[in-house]
Amino acid sequence: MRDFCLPTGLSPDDFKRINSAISSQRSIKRGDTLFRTGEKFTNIYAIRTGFFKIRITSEDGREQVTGFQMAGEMMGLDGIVNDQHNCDAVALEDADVCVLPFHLIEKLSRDIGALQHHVHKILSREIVREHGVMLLLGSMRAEERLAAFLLNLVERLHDRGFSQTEVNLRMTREEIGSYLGLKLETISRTFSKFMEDGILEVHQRHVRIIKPDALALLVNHEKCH
Amino acid sequence: MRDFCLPTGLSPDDFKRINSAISSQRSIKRGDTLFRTGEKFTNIYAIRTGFFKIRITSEDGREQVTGFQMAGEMMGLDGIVNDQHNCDAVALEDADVCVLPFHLIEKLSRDIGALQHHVHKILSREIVREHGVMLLLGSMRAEERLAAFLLNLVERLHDRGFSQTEVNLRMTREEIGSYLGLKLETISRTFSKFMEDGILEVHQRHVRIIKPDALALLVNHEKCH
DNA sequence: ATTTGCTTTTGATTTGGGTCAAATACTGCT
DNA sequence: AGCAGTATTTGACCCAAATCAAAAGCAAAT
Repeated sequence: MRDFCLPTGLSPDDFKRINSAISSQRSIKRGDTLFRTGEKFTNIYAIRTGFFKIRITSEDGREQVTGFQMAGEMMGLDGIVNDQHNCDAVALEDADVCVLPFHLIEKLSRDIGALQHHVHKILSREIVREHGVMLLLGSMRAEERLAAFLLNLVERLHDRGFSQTEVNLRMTREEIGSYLGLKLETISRTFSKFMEDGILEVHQRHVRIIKPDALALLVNHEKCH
Repeated sequence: MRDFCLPTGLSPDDFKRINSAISSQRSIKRGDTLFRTGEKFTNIYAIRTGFFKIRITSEDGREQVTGFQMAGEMMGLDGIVNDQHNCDAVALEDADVCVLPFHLIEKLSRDIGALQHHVHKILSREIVREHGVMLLLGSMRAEERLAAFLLNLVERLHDRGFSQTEVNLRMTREEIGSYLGLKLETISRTFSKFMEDGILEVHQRHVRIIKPDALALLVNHEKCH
């Protein structure tokens, strides 16, 4: 966990100071929200365990899942600019998060250069991630989107020591669809298609990737018809 | 310009220090790139004058415009995380930018709390902006996308003292299409449709908004058929 | 164990936007 | 001014994904 949340090469003293700032914790039950659009922004959150979806809602009720976050990832950064949260963080399974008061992070950052740069990196990483999602939403077809989604998911899980070929999805077809700009029926059909092609084995929310290369090929090879 | 680039409430002394850090400038001709994917990241840039498109390209040559930036807006923040730029910034008209060495920004931020928070806000604002684009790409229809795009554009221009009802587009239909996840023909057709409906007057790249309310209605009222 | 309410799958049909193609209108250049 | 190259518009047609609909599978609750 520390590996994900803290910069490397800290002095023991700095490490202790940062640690004391992030001592506070919070547990969230499946289905509950950690924060909601419009709530005052005071903390950012690092996931210790569990799995979240991040969702924005427009005035007219349109809903868009903007990301799925897992252990070691940060949430709430979008709240900085307007001093209020701009999205909802909903736990898709029981979760524990570190609560990081942002004013404390800023204070410590002023003293500890490594922390300052770490915070900048985290913010920048989120921007880059979203660039990737925009590419996906703007230019990929349904199969490519789902392939990219699955590969990204297992890659992140693999970084955390889980299997590279098996996932237990924590989200519904509808949530995947929202994230990928597709309807739930399209997600279901595309899963079925991937099974027919022998690329995946899908039983409910359990997915086994049989041919990772085929998925990668789908993502990288712009339709060459 | 200062209003956009610098935080308010600085002491004269702090102001001077920051100003000296951003003294360096660069001019870019129309069609040239300010930075490219893969280039080493050292600076962020604040636009003084001119207009840019930000573009990412995937390995297989897919291209996606992720934003259009105008005077007072910041570019290059995506480079922080991997120490190299993650996108291309292409000038759509002759432009001048302030060159801000990022290590200097970090150094000054450690001393000047207001600057530190300002930087955080700028990064967070970009995340929020991209959330909005994801909502657009993930859940809106062609007409809604173009309407949202136009309203956002004139709003930002209006903040800078330009007309709320007239725009001279700096980008091609194809670039608008890339940004909105649509083909250039669709952009053209949708402009034509808006003219027929009396919502816009379009002559080439000059657009006059006749019925701003109709555009706003399109964006906010999820299709209610 | 049965009910209730999701979630998922699958089929039939429709449609919004993509694709292909051709004509027209600009813009910059010499 | 005339030419070349690029943008834009418009039409005809097509297709991927949405929509509508129904059945089946699961899970939580009583």
